[in-house]
Amino acid sequence: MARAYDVIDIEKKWQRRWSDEGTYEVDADDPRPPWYVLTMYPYPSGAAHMGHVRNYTFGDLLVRHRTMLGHAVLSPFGFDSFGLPAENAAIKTGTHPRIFTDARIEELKESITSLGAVYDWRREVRSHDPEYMKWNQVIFTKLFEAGLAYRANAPVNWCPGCHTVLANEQVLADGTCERSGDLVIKRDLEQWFFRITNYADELLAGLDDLAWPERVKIMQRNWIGRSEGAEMDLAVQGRDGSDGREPRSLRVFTTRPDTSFGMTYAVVAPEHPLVAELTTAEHADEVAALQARAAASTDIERMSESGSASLSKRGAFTGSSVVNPFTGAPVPVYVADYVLMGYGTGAIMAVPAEDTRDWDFAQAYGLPFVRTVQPPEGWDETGGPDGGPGGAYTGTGQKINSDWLDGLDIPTAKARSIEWLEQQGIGVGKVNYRLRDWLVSRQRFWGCPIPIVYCAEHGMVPVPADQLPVLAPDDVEFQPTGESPLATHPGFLNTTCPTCGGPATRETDTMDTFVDSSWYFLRFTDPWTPDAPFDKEIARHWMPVDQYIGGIEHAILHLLYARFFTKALVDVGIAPEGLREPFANLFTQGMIRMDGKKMSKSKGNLVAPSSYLTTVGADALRLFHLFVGPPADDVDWTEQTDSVIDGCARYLDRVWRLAVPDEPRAAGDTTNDLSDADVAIRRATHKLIERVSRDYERWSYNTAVAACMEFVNLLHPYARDGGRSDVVDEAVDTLLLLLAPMTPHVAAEAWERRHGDHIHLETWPLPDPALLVEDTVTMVVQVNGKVRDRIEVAADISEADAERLALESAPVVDALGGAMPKRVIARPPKLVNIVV
RNA sequence: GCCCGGGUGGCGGAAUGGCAGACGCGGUGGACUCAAAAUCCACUGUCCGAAAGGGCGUGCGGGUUCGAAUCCCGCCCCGGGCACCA
Repeated sequence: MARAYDVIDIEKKWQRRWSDEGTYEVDADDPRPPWYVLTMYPYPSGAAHMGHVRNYTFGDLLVRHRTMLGHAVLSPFGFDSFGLPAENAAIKTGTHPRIFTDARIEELKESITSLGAVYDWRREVRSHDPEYMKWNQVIFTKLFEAGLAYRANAPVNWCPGCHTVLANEQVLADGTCERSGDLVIKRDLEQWFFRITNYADELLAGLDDLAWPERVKIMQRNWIGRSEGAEMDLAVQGRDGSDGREPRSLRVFTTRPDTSFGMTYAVVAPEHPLVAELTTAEHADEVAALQARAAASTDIERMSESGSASLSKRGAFTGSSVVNPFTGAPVPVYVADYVLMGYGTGAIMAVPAEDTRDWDFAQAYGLPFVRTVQPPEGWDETGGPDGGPGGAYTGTGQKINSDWLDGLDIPTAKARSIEWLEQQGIGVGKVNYRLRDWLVSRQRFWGCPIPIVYCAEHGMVPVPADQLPVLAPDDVEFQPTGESPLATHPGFLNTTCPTCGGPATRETDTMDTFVDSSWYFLRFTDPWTPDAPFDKEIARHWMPVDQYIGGIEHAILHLLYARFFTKALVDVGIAPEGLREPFANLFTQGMIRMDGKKMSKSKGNLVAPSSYLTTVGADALRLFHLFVGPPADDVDWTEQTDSVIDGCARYLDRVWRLAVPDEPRAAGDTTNDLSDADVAIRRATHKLIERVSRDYERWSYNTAVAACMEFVNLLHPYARDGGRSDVVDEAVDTLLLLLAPMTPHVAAEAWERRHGDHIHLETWPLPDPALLVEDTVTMVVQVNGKVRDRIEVAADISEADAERLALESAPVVDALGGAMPKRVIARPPKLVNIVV
């Protein structure tokens, strides 16, 4: 498409200038108020894709807008450069991941720059930079010393495709790996964990005050999964110590201690340590079979067998009983795989009448139930298979069949039963979380080594700070074995103990790459301090991030870890006191979809931005992303998209021709008073400032663009047909200023041609309030809610005058047909509604 | 199953209690041109009508209101998240 100006040259020119002049470099001693905008740093996968374009367009717009509003805007960029793709490429091609990664970084940097996105590149961070790794390891050491990093043997998620363990957060709901899609299996392994559960309550409570999208907060709340209840001991019958054997009891967790009188059996998880002791000889085979099956099955298999149909295979009676402390009656103990060892105590009291899972199980095994909450009228006692209300009743109601709890409501009964348990010394009020500690070990090469040494004498010894970073050697065997590639390298593995100098071995696991991304935003504030990850006072100056931008896919993983890290780093003295949350505002933009699927390399449906950058240019592509719809919504890339992008380019051409006419506009007479037509343009100009400014604040860029288009539609005929040059100049200059954050190159070039200086150093325009006040308004006149007439009226028309004008209107008289108005609703000056 | 979003022309979308469809894409017609491109102008929800004009219309059904795309209740469909968490 032929263009009105030389798009490519102009874009290159300005990109060079912003970089050469350091236009967007700021320091902490800048007198302007600080504002920190950050777009999630990317994994360097090569040239930018459309998702990046969208992301960085929003971020860049904010940087430029806030700068024009008079802030010192911190806008850093970096690369999340550790990770599996580089290592997989190394396995395939033999190229070292560092070489592979550095090349991808250069490509991505180049394409981000050609978008016109501006950053303070002096602050660039790369996760695999030895300097960054050093501080990563220092942080690990501090967390270890504070007891927040620990090593434990635990059943963990193992991805056979990635040859490494995964955190719970990285396993999808269907039991597959979020990265490779392989079915994740359980393994018992010694692994490193971060004690994120210490912060469970704070992570939950802190959400309330964050200006984050509600659904992200809800996802985090669900993930943390707080539930309040009680733990209590159930004495095992026959094991009270009277026969000389040690007394035994089963500890259970429940959220409904108020239903204790309704416990008719108890269940332990197949992996529960007490199973062997509880199981009598005659039930041993059955229990063993169930345990074997549970151990062999994946979570998927367990779930696929859920439902009442397969319940009969899912449990086994142990032959033992425990005593319900509330009634004193013994109840049978079952082993069943619907109880999970990993949650609560791995054992439950079963109350079929008030829990649907217990109900289903009780039905399958012929176990009785006792209601302790009065169900509503019409509740089917047995809960037939034909549906309808019945079976377990989990709603509110009065306590029944519960002795001293009878007549109480559920919350009161809960509190009373917890009090009672505590008085009796057999239980305690307890809060449980779904959240587990963060498993950070990875058996991979391309990550930050965990800086720990194992000494026969001194155990786990952190590598001293002056010996950091621990770097992986380059000459390692990449082929995955299930062990870290570092473990097969004797030169790395064998070392000496920092404490005693004796022979020792190194930890060979590397850290989850989410560790790198959990504090990079802090590093950005001060990547230069030699003796700390960042200077506390400088971090205090910029933090928290005023606006964080990224994809919804990080709602749990990255955003939860980063919140945890921020709190933990404050607590170990690295981050400034008082900082509790890293990201004050979060915006999650929609993804780009094609043929109903997310546009991505792995789906093979990528549309390369480069083909647009070298044709219509960055400004047109940026304008498209801003215009196509609300930023939070997904974008569907269709056959029509190219036409829309062309439309955006066409619009920029129109702006260019208005701003930089081929032939200079006639000077025009600017001495007379302004005509109505002149004033109308001036009003529209100032109205535009107001609209665009408001739309920027509320992330409504699509309507901001629409307003600018509308304005050009209005201005164009005025300018062409001899409009006053002073009025046109004001209009055009204003338009360029408002476009400057969206389409920076064309705005900068046009401005320079008109004024000789730099538009992005100008201040954001303010509307003249006098011009925002309209003298006349179109008043709508309705009869019974139907529009019958539109009348131009004075903006300050009185209610009586509005009513009178409305009733005199010919179409209204027609519509009334002589009928007497029953009621007239006047909302001057906008509307009058006549009701008959 | 539970919890969030969402459903408006041929398409992307606008309007958050007061003119439904701004703006753009696509389409139709016209001007300019030898012609094309570019540019400019007009029209473009649907039905009835030659027109003027009028009826209908925001997933479906009810309700509140002078007035509902917008608020409330019930349902249908689409997308996302969670899912034996006791």
